[in-house]
Amino acid sequence: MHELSEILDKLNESQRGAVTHTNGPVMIIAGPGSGKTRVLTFRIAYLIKNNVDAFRIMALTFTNKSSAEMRERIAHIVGSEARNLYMGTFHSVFARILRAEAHRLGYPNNFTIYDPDDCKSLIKSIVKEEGLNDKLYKPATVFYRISSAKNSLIDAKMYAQNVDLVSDDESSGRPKIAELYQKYQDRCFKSGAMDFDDLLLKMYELLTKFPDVLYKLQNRFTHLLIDEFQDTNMAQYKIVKLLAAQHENICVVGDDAQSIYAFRGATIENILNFERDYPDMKVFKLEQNYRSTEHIVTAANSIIKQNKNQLAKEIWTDLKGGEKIKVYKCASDTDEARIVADSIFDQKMRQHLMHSEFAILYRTNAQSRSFEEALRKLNIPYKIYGGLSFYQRKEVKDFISYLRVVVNPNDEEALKRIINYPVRGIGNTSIDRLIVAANEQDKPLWHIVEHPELMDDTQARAKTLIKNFSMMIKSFRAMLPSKNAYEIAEYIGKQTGLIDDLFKDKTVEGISRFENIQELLNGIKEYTVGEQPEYEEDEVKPENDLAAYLQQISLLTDMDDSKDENKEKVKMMTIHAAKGLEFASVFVVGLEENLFPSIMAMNSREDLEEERRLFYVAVTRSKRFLTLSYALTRYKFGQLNYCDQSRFIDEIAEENKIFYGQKEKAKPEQTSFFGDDENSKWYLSKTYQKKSELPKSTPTITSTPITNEAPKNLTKIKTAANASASISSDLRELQTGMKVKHEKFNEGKVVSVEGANDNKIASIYFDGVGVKKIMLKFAKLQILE
DNA sequence: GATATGTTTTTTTTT
DNA sequence: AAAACATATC
Repeated sequence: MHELSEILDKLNESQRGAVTHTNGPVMIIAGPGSGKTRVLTFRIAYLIKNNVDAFRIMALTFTNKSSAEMRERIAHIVGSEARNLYMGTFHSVFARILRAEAHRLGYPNNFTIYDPDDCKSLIKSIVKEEGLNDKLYKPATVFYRISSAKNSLIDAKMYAQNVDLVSDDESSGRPKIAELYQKYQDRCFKSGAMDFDDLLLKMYELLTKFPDVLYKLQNRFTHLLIDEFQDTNMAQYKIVKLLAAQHENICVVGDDAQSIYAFRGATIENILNFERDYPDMKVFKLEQNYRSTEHIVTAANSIIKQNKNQLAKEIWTDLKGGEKIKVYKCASDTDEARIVADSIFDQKMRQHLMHSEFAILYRTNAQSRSFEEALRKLNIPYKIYGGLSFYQRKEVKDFISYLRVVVNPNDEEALKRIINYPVRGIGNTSIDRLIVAANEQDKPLWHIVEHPELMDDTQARAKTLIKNFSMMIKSFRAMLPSKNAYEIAEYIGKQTGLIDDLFKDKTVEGISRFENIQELLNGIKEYTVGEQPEYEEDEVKPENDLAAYLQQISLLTDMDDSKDENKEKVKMMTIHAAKGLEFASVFVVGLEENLFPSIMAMNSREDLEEERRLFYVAVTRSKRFLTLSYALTRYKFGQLNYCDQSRFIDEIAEENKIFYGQKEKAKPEQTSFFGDDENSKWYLSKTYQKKSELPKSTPTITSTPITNEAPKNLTKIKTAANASASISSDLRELQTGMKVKHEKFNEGKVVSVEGANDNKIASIYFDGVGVKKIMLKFAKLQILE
């Protein structure tokens, strides 16, 4: 345990002020790498050490991961008291409060949380039931409208009365959205379900409709802290303001330059609102960057300077010198991936970095695929974050749906998923009839499933099957009072035959599905034996830990994965997901006009500035090495597109960057494909690549930086020569695990063999040398055993 | 009602 | 290029 004075000595002046000024409203403007997390953790520890009860501190963060991390660091200073902190994401903290108070709003205490897939599926069925054009009323579009409204605290009734919103919908040809919103909300209510946005909207409703609840919470939480304040939306701000009204010990931490969630309703206006609402607030600016070297910090400043809308702030660093930013021009998306993978391989060796110190950051999730392939070819371990989380995989979600129905049988979306999974003869026709009956009688779907006799014109056979299904669910529900989450889940898996079915499937995907369910069950088991959250006397404890488990996992994202097996891997994620993280070496890829900045953001200055802030966030993730790359051609929807270099590259000063490849902007359309100018070689190299699966390894990329000289490119290596060479007959049989002798590296063991025919490449481990990639057609290799 | 086959759409970012 | 979706066939 550390002493406070010792801690405070390690802080700079503004950091210290931000930690110790604990009375009244405080705004901390924290540039990237300025020790923000440190300040937040120390501030909370400082409060606890000054006799503030941890139960009375609410700290709201953006991700579960950052709150878990902070809690751990606080525990390191103050000990076990830290576990009593009310700390987590807005959504998880509010879900916990709502669970205790849900009955006041007419929701069950064990309400379900619908994920966006559930929401869209529900919208889809409502659109269908209403007989509306599903090309016009796309689930994603309708959902977005509803979600945006909720984030501005506009409920269905207010929406219908809001002239602006309704006329927007009319002019886009979707006049029925207000109606759909109401129907959607009713259906969620009947299902005992809230979506993510409801966790905010209903929380606000709770506080404004029930003064006693507000009073209780206001008095309880004497200190509030909000992280990533620039990414909060209006609903979040209003709730926080209500909660803080009694004591006004509210501390917000943020950086307007890193605001990247406006598309989700976040608004920098909250920073202005805060200044207006708390005129006596104290501001601390953290501008010293402890993370990145000089070139990176200088580049970041010159990027953000291009934005008109920003608070004046300049970050600076003591870490002088360092490497310049590398910019790679690549022939195609696959080339880009290969060059990045090669660079990682090379940089890891030269700079003695670990795989975990590398990150590949991109604008869209779809870009991950090519990097995945390239890294796999070089045997570089990687982990992709984002995309769909473990709990969203089909087989996992199907299984979880059983658990959801057991806890809350009114959960319509979960019920629809499992009613005929595994196949039990309740087909689409029956399901549609069930839904119609439920709507006609204004009852939850489950009510009809329980009493299929309430349906007319349905075959007796179907009714029997439905009855059997409901009996089975009831038998599972009967276990709730006496069995724990794991026992119930295991029993369901066996009883439904789900586990047997998956076990029998011996295809590659089938095995992975089986493993996923095993992993899910392990996770549930871990949860039941693990540390349970503490409950205050006035909180409602869940009837069964299964309900608490479901609520927890429904708010987990792929970012929250903390498995040890992922500790030693190259990380790949969108820039949005990288917020708050740092890496020794960062690759920002796909820097092309219409991709980054996104084509969707080209319409307004505001959107473009948000893209630029995103670029600022990307650049400032890097501690020492920053590499930018772009491709001249890229496949989109399976179609080849020509791309231009992103304007963002030009916003970094020449003295901070080094180009690899041609410096001038390329205009591919003007260059003959078969011409012999330098440009065409990029395409040629790509053509060769495709035709014969030519070598992936590029020798020592870092060797010759190209500045203004005649461009030499990195991929025009070994083309013609390669075509003719062939592998000696005994080497064709080379297998993983064989021992070989190399004329230079001596004895080694084959780690893997890749490629086909004459283009095989072996990764071989040589003692004292490490793993080398060797092309068999050129290598003088001798097989020993 | 379940399965095989052809057609259309998708990509911005996420708690 | 892949997934979701719609239609035809058993």
